[in-house]
Amino acid sequence: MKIATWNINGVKARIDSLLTWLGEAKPDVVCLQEIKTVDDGFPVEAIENAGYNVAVHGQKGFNGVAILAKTRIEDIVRGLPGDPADEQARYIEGSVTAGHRSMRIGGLYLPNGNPLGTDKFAYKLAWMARLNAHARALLATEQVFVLAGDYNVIPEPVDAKSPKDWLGDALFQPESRQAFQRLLALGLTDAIRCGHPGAGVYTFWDYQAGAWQKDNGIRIDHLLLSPQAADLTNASGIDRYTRGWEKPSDHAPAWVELAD
DNA sequence: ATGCCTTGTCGCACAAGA
Repeated sequence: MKIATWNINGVKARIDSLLTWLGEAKPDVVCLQEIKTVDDGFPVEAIENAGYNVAVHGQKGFNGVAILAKTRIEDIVRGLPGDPADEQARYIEGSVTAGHRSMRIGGLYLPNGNPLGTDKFAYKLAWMARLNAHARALLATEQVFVLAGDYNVIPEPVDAKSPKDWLGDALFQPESRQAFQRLLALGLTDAIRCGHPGAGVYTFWDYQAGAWQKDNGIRIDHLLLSPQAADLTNASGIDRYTRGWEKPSDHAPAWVELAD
C-alpha cells in the first residue's frame, strides 16, 4: 500500500496537476494539506472520477486538509484532539483497509510558527505538544498507523541546502526540532530519512529567488510510522519532478510503500 | 535589510505562507 502526502497549495488551483500525479504515481492513500477551501468547494467529483474516495476538513481561504483513498475511509476524525477551541483545519484522521490489513492514517498540516516571538510560534509548539500526546495514544493501540503531512520542521542541518538561512526561522528553531525529535523518541520512524540517509533530500523549494533552479530546498514534509508500520516498509521517496511542472505547488509529494 | 512568488479574498491591496 502506497501512502503519500502532498501540500498542494490550493486544491482548486492545482486540480489538473493533482489528477495527473494521481494517474502517474497511483498512490493508494493521499494526505493533502493547504487545500485552501471549505468542504463544499473541494473538487470531490473530479477526484472520485479518478477512483478515489474523499474525506475533507476544510477552511475558508487558508489551511485545510483532506484524505484521498482508493478504499473506503472509515471512522473519520476532523481536528487534532486536545484543544476544542482550536478552529484551524490542520488535522484529519481515518482508517483504510486493503486486503486483510487495516491501518490508521493521520494527515496533518503543522503550523508554520513564524515570526518568532509571537503567538504564532507559541501555537506551533502547543500544537506539537498535542500531536505528541495524540501519537502516544495511537501507539498505545499497537496498530499500523502513519502520521503524514507538512510538519513545517527541518529536523537536521542535512535537511536544508543552506541551513544558515533558516537559523532565525520557526522551521529550524531548537524548540521545533526538539519537539520533532520527541515524536521520534516515542518510537516513530521517519520513513523518508530511513530510506534516504544522505544530503539533498528535499520536499519544499520556495517560489522566490530561483530556489528550485538552485535546488535550494528543505525537507519539511514527513511520514512518521508506528513500529507496526515501519516493519512493513518496502520503499519511500519524493516525487520532486512535480516541482518542475507549470504552476507547481512549492512542495513535492512524499510517499512510503508498505507491504500488503 | 528587504523582496524575491503564489493563493485566496465580499480583489482593485493585503494576509499568509516558509
